[in-house]
Amino acid sequence: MNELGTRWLRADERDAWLANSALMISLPAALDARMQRESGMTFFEYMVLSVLSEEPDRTMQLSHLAARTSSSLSRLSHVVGRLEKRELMSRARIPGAGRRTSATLTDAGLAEVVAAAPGHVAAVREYLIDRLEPDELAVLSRIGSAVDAAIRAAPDVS
Amino acid sequence: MNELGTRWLRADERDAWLANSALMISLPAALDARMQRESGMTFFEYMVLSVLSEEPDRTMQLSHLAARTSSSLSRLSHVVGRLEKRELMSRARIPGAGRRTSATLTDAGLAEVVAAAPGHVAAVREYLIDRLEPDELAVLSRIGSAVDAAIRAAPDVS
DNA sequence: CCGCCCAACTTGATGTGTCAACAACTACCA
DNA sequence: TGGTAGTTGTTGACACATCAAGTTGGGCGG
Repeated sequence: MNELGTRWLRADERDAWLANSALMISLPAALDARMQRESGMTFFEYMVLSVLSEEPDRTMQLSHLAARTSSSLSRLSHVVGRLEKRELMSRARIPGAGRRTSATLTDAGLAEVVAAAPGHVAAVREYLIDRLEPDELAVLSRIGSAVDAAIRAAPDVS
Repeated sequence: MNELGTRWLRADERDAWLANSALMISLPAALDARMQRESGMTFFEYMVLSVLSEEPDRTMQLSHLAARTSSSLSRLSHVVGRLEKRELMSRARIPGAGRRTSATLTDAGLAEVVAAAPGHVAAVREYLIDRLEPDELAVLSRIGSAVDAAIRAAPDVS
């Protein structure tokens, strides 16, 4: 009954899968803990604010923001609600465009992202980027795209 | 104010980081959703049961199980509590060994893992393994180890 | 043999994510 | 014009994770 959980994977595949767990499980946890500790903000919250900060007018429609951060609209709505309460961003209905709503980063929000960015980038470097050879970086990009495509291809199978 | 969130990363580094988000965010979400749908069990629950099923006596000390599944003891304790209620596993104090407790997989638990395994492995193949060239598999393993080492090296900085 | 400390869990409060239902609009078509 | 379907967001209930505190048992120094 040995090797049940991964019985159908070859040894090298199994290794890759186990290694991938580090990326899937430990890395997000480590980043989240560190962001929380250093900046009082979730990794996901940082992503949201950061994406907004990259827009020329610090504004983006909610559904687009959801796509950019790989989150459901529902999750985003909850998070934006909280961030709004903290006055880091604000929402506004876009007139004459159905239920479309835009989110914009406030000055306070921008300040927070700016303050949090260096620590975030440092963590990303320390845990991932700086540990990789240039060719490994390239492969990682390829893998990411492949996985993304795979998931997008089969989101729901009755 | 462009590129704020990733301003300190080069273009190729930024690509790798964005691609990595697919692994970090979309992959776990996809796997979790699928496991839940197909087997009525969390990805993490599956890992716990699966690790136990690989032990000769289907038994392991809680702290070791926590290490194997990269989880905190607290998280594991909660989860084991739930799994115990579902009669998929059971706990027993190890006598004369401090507070040490062992968890063992019940027959019902084993049956569930066995039933869930094919779907799990299929998903892992479909979303990740089968999308990768052999050399990419190898690189992924390397990356995983590197990241793991990096995180282990700096878990807490005052 | 007593007291302190550490290791191995457990517990409860709080926050966050997810899912399913609902609500608000627009657009299209008869 | 009125109905119906499709987008886009919001909400509430529930499940789960996390964190900080508490508990329990052993070891060890004095």
